[in-house]
Amino acid sequence: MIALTTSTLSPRKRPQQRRAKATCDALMEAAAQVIARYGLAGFNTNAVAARAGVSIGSLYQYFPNKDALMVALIQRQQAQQAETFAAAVAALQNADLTSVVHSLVRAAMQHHRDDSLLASAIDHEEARLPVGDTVDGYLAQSGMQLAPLFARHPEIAASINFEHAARTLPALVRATVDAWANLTPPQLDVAEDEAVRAVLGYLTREPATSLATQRNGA
Amino acid sequence: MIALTTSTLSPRKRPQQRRAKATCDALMEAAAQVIARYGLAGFNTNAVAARAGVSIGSLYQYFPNKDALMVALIQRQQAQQAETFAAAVAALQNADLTSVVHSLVRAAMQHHRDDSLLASAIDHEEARLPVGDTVDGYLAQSGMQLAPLFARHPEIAASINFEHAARTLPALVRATVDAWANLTPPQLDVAEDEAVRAVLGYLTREPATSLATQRNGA
DNA sequence: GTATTTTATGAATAATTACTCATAATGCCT
DNA sequence: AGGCATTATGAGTAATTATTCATAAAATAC
Repeated sequence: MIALTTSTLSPRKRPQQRRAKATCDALMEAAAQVIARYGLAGFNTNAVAARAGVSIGSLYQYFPNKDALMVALIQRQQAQQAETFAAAVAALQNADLTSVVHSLVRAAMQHHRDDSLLASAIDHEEARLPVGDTVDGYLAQSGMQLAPLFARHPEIAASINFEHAARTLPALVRATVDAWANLTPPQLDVAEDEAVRAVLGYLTREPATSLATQRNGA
Repeated sequence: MIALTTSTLSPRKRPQQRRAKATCDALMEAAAQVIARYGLAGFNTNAVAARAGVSIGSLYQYFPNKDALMVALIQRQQAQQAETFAAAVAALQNADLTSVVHSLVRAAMQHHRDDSLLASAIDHEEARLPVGDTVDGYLAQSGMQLAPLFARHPEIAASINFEHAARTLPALVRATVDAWANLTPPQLDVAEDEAVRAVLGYLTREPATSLATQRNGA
């Protein structure tokens, strides 16, 4: 409820030995697991330390407060997401467009199954805490990787901006999957269809004017 | 951190007089405001009661615990969202497709500006708490309202399922706006373009099979 | 107007949780 | 081995926060 200065949120000290790094990692991983299972409501430093198998004191060796741990977790998650997305794009250079999209969507659905609570928690806390957009860098990079992939698919709109697509596409997929997978019972088949339609639609859509003419072709 | 039975989460008593209803409403509105300003981290019953201008005791007259208040807030928000969307659809029966989409997107951007933290908080808590999908009913209804609107626009794919569209479209819009409006500085112009492209793309996209054949044409 | 029900109060209590610190253990260097 | 820096410990403290309850005020019923 009180505005925090940036310094209050940076790690207290750098781990220097190997075991210290391990402790740090264990703490962030534990934080992720606690949130994934119990949500932000169950996210407290004692639970995290217990889950990590270290004492509460160790947590405060590296993180000056709970918010600092959250910030570190967000950054860790951003980096992981970046890696995953880049790897997916790189691995799919030779596939056809529909396959690529289906792969991305299924990956997102898998991720949703595992980490839905964590993902929404990070969304929320990102808005509250002063976390720089680490994703920026990798987005530009994957945007570049996207270019040759898309170039081989003439059905993709010429007007697509790759850097825009690199940010918008993951958002589209995640939102659609969320919307359909959170139902009781989850409608995973619909989720996949809808996400694929949204992505392919986005990619193949030419801006307004060309539409009227295009209609005749089908 | 403990599983809650459904009964624990329903309101403790029904407000019977007018002032009691007012107290209840004030509490939910206050909860919304507290979360919108401070996030889930600042959401506590004392703060809510203070903001509502009632005593903490009054809160517990109607809500057996904090989670019950959250559930009530979620339901209130779902209902409001339902109303807003239905009204928007109803008001746009005579507009052209692009105008409709732009209106929806701008409305979402406005909403984002006001209630970004609240929206993500509700997303998160919805996944943790056993809240039935109140939105279901109105979605079917607005799906029906969507039908005549879409019928007048031949560029919309014949394969569109209106009930699916009624759930997917708001998700697409919100996700895209989130992705671009949370940046520093916010890229509102890009947000609007991307959201419009996603929505129109989704609506005009015909399913996969037609794609392979279509590819030759270009 | 009196009785009865509903609603509001907020100090007090109980639980939870963030965070400290004095001390011990471990790793690293020569 | 001995000395120094780093890391780990967890009982203990301080704050925060959820929740209760005895009591008062207000509305309603008769």
